[in-house]
Amino acid sequence: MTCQADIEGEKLRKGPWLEEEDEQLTAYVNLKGNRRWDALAKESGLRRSGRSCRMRWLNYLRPNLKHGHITVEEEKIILHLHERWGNKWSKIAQMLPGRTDNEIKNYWRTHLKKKEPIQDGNFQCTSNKGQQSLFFQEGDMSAEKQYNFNQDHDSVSNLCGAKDPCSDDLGLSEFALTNSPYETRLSDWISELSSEQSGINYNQDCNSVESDLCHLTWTPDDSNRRECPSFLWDMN
DNA sequence: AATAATTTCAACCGCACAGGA
DNA sequence: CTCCTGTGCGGTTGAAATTAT
Repeated sequence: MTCQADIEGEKLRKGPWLEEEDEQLTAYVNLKGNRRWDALAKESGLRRSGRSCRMRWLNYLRPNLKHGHITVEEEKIILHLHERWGNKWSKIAQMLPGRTDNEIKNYWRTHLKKKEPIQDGNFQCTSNKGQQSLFFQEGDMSAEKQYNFNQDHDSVSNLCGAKDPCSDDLGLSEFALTNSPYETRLSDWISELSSEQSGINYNQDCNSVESDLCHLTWTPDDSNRRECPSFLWDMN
């Protein structure tokens, strides 16, 4: 292993990561955890800055990352969420498990920027007593996907396929990763909601989350319609 | 086949913020 | 309260890959 004097004496490396650097970083993150990046960078002997290590880990080495192409559903979600939130890439990334803010940002800049605003899709967000759903509907209504946010969340596979169990052909089954960010976030949200509901009624145009059915829609062309309450999506 | 132009995306940078001393 | 350090976020860059001529 490289001693401290060697590390400090040499300039920090920049540019593309080598395979052995990836392996070294992965080993150290598994050993020490993904915090204190500066210290980790020094201790590991990598001639990289802490933030460079962090970036590499978050955008490339982290487990459960998807490295494949962005799916059609993901693209639609990116478009809609970008229209809704703007360049809040990290926030958008939280809605797409396995995708990084950097990846989404790059994808949007290279593929989607010219497409906005879209006209051929429709999202429908439904809240029904502990169950949240994000419907995705094609313009011709022929294909409808549903991402369910079930309170019992026995499986993240519930995130898709309630109306179309055959959605695997679109790669949606990849959402069903155990301990995925999706599931973690949903668990957090659900427990948060449960505790809030003990003392707070969440009143919106559609009455409250305790109403039997709160049907909310949001489309690019219809901004005055009822919108999903931001707390549904704001997982921070 | 060679070269130029364009596209893609990994990586870097600056800034803002939070938390601890 | 101030300063310092670490982290997160969004914008930008530039090398590599791809496509066009």
